[in-house]
Amino acid sequence: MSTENLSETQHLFERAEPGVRKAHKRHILSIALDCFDEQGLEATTIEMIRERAASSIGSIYHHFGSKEGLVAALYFAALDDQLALIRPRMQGAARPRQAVDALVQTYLEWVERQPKLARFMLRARHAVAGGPQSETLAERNKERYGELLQWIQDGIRAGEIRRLPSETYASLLIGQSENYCRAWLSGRVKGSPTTYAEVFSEASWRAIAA
Amino acid sequence: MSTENLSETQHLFERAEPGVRKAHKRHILSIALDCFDEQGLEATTIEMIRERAASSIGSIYHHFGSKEGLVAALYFAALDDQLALIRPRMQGAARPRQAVDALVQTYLEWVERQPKLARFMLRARHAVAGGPQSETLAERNKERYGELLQWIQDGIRAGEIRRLPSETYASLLIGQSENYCRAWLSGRVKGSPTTYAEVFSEASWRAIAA
DNA sequence: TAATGTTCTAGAATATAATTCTAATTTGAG
DNA sequence: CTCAAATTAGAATTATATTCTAGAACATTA
Repeated sequence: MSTENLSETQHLFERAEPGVRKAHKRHILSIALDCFDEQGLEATTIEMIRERAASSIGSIYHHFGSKEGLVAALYFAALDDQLALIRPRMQGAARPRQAVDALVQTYLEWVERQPKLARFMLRARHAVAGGPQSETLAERNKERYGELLQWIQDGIRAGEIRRLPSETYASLLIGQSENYCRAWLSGRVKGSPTTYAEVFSEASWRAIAA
Repeated sequence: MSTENLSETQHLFERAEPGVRKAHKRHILSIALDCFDEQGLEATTIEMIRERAASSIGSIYHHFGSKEGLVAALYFAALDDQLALIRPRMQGAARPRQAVDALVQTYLEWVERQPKLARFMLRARHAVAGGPQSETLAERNKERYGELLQWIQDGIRAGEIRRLPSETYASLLIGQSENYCRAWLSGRVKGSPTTYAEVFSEASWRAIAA
């Protein structure tokens, strides 16, 4: 295998452990992302990935176990990338309203920065949720929304947020933005997500405001 | 093939042209829906569908052309079923606010009535949008939202709805509900969609209210 | 540094599933 | 009833995921 000729998106996975060999694993992930983005999950074959990554079937299966495993690994890498951007901004908020703005705006920003990862996450969600990694996914989502629920508690106590069924808050806050991003990523609408950051964060706030 | 022993969900596709032979086509769709719901799209094989439907490979390929074609046919049947419930209720509305309520409430109601179809639609969307039927899908979606945009125009003129980028309205109105239904259909939250109809229609209205 | 076990790479062989193809059967029009 | 078109059948083919075995690279320890 050659270490020259790395994919453009290779840098996305740098957070993983370092080392020459790990680099190859990351390279495969990166090439897989390109293939999935261009062809879709179904239409991308292991053989395609092997060829573009100048790797081998054996390597791919050694690292990921199966095509489904490769998809799951990429999904969690994407989730990490997203949370790495969002989490610090939410922690920097001073009031519930700012936390909501940070959540929405940073989410939109991430989608715009990483359209391939974002598109992949929306496409792969069901596969991962249905597969053997579903439990890991559930944990991750819980940790993802844990902090958000803290802010909501604070907001309710302060009389700024209305008391609603707790399982509805996540949808009320992110559903609109996610829906729009899905449309943008598939070309159905033209305006880039951050263009409408105001619109969406205002809508999210109104949805839960007292 | 036997015409006894029809699937429970067969009735869903009765709206298609009548006739003994068409019945078999509908029967295949119905069985396919059950398989997709139980196993997921990927894991369901044509052989499984053939067996449960007591049909043959030849018939399935004759009617649908490919697995992807079968998925697309089922998707459009599901879309029809959904619109058949939603459209009349929106037409019955007197004011923009009522139209929004009708849209949200009827959508939630449909999801609860047809969980298999709803789950399938959410899972299959990307496959259909990426496949050869993507154009048909785009047309359908346009007709789906056309009426909605009429109501919004009225609302803006009447000073009840604020003027926003037109491509954001659909997401602002249905994104939250869809996101919640997705979570409910995959078991991540417990409260049935209609339980929260008030919450979601209120949120949709607030999102666009002047 | 050499010995040795472990991880990784390779690609041929296998298994599984989608799709094609040809022939028989059923149906409906006239 | 006859014939053409539509439908049903399932065997053969093709495409793709996965397994398996062997060898190469690497790391650890004496």
